[in-house]
Amino acid sequence: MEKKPPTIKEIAKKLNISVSTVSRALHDHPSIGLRTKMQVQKLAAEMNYEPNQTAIQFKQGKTFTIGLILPNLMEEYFSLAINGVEDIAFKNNYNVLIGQSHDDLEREKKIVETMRKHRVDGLLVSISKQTDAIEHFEQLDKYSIPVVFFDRVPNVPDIHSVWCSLYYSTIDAVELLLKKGHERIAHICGPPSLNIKNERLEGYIEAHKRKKVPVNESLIVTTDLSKEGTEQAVEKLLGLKNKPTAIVAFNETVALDTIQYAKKKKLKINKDISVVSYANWPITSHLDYPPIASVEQFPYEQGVRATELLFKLLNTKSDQTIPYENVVLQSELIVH
Amino acid sequence: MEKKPPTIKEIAKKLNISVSTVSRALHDHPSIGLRTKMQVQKLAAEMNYEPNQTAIQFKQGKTFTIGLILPNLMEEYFSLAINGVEDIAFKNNYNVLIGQSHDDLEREKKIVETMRKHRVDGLLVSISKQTDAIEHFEQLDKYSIPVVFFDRVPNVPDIHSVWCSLYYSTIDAVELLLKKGHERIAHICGPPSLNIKNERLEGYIEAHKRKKVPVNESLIVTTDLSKEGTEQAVEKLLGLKNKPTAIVAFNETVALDTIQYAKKKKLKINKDISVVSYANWPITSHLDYPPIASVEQFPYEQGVRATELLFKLLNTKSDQTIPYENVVLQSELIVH
DNA sequence: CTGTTAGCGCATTCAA
DNA sequence: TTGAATGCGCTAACAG
Repeated sequence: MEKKPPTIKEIAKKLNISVSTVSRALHDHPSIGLRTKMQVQKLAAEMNYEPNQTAIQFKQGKTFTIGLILPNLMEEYFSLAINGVEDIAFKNNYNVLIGQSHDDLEREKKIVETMRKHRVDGLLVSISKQTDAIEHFEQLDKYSIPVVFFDRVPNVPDIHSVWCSLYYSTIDAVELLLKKGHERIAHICGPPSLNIKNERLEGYIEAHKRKKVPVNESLIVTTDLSKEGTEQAVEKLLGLKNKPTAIVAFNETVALDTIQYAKKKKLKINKDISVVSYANWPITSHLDYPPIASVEQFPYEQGVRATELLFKLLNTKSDQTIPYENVVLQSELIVH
Repeated sequence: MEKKPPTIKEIAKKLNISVSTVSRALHDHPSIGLRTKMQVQKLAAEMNYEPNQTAIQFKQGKTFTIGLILPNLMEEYFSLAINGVEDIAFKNNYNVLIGQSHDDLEREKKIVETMRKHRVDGLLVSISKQTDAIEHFEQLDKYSIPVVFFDRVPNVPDIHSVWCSLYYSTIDAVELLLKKGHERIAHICGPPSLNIKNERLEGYIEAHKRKKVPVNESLIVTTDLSKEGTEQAVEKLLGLKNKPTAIVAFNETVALDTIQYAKKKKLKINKDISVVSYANWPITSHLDYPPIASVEQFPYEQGVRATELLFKLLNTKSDQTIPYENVVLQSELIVH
């Protein structure tokens, strides 16, 4: 009924040769007679032989599995990144173990533990909102498990990372708005933990500088990313004597919440107020008043680059030191 | 530099006892002296001993990993289902290997192969649009890998499955529309491959029957789920002499495409035409004209139930036969 | 209560 | 070119 899968031992017995010969034949080892090799491979195929991965993993001390830790899968951004990761992993005959931190630090730590225990060969991480220290990742060094951070990268030295710079396209975005005649452009920042490198704000300021438009501090507000937080931020902006006519929102969710709230306050979107956002969700095409432009961050590409970097680390002899590598992609402004 | 993790052997040596005693002590085996047990556990803790999973997997012939094959991660529906799966798997100290078929049959087959080779203990599957035969899954029986289908379940006997019935809530939906005074209610069906059990249509018809409203065949159209396909379907409806005043759309995407197209054709949503859809995306709250009601299918719950069923199968001795189990949840109509 | 031993499937070193 | 022997870390059957 439930027949056990064939092993090299059985092949060896049927052919009256030794297991090592079978093993070598199966691996195209140079020092094997063509005849025997053919014989072995033929029989192996007939018997539907398949190497027992668990045995190999055990023997080699490797699992051919990489861990991928993400805040969540719900954000389209991360779903796309996964595809990039999977594609590269697949090419290298690796599996991907996925864990969601749900932006919870404790959960993130737990996932790291689980993955370590399961002996993943390497780790790709986009950190949670709460993650302000990375000891739980540094610890992996002791186990020789390389870590590559991507997208949401911790602000510490001596790590491998891949991320997408928002600086230039934020400049593009603000310049676009200025060119369209907007004189008071607001910016809704995210929470400090995700803003260590506040490229959005830097770009926002730089664009003003370039166009010689003074930056009005009261037009810069903050949200914790919750709907309420965003509404309060927008509230603040709309309460100003000189209301802004455009808003650069931290991300797509904030942009949508902003638009929704502005509408509730009887503002005409794209007339009284325009919105620019980050990321670039397909769903926006179904909105009556989508953001007028979005900053594309190329999640798939980031996933690919991060995974490639990880494999580079995996394929490096452990006695070599590898310089920390930090790949920075450039985002792009998409005008809708 | 890179110290190898400690093993039970080392613990044994340090304590001058045998490895089996250590093994048993670590497992709280009843026949171990309290003294030795304490000693062992203390030292193990000090040495940061951690069992080598790969060794255990090898020895036990189990990987403590289940495979989860989905059409994609982009649909919120599946992301939520994953959470249910993960939660249960986590509780059982299992890992989850995720694969996306991208609704491509060949890719689905490939994923099944990869997962089998990696010796997953069991498989959870929501089949691709293209999947019209399930030999590649039945084949797993030979390897004693149980399979539980969920949500998108193939229409064949002798499988384990968990899905959510849409029949009654479709009746609710149509009755709601009828009660609101709609006399011509259209239904946009999905492609035949996903419609083997066409519960939506059955519910649609039953509701008409109950309310003694004749079913008008020309109000029943079909889309292949592409935007174009949906537009053609809507086109057909809008070209009728007696246009419908309400549409029951196959799913959320179809609903959104329908709404978009209707707007383009200058129809006032919720006035000239109302839309009901399946699934229940959070994003709809950002739409100016969301569907007036949606059928909730409880993806998280489905994930949980499917995984629980799988563990039931995994925990059954292989010499027992288990009757095929088919869990049917009931969807619910959410009126917005 | 504890120790001895065998073996899971494979790659690999050493010997022939 | 091939075979014999070893060991990866752990569990469990068997023996004391």
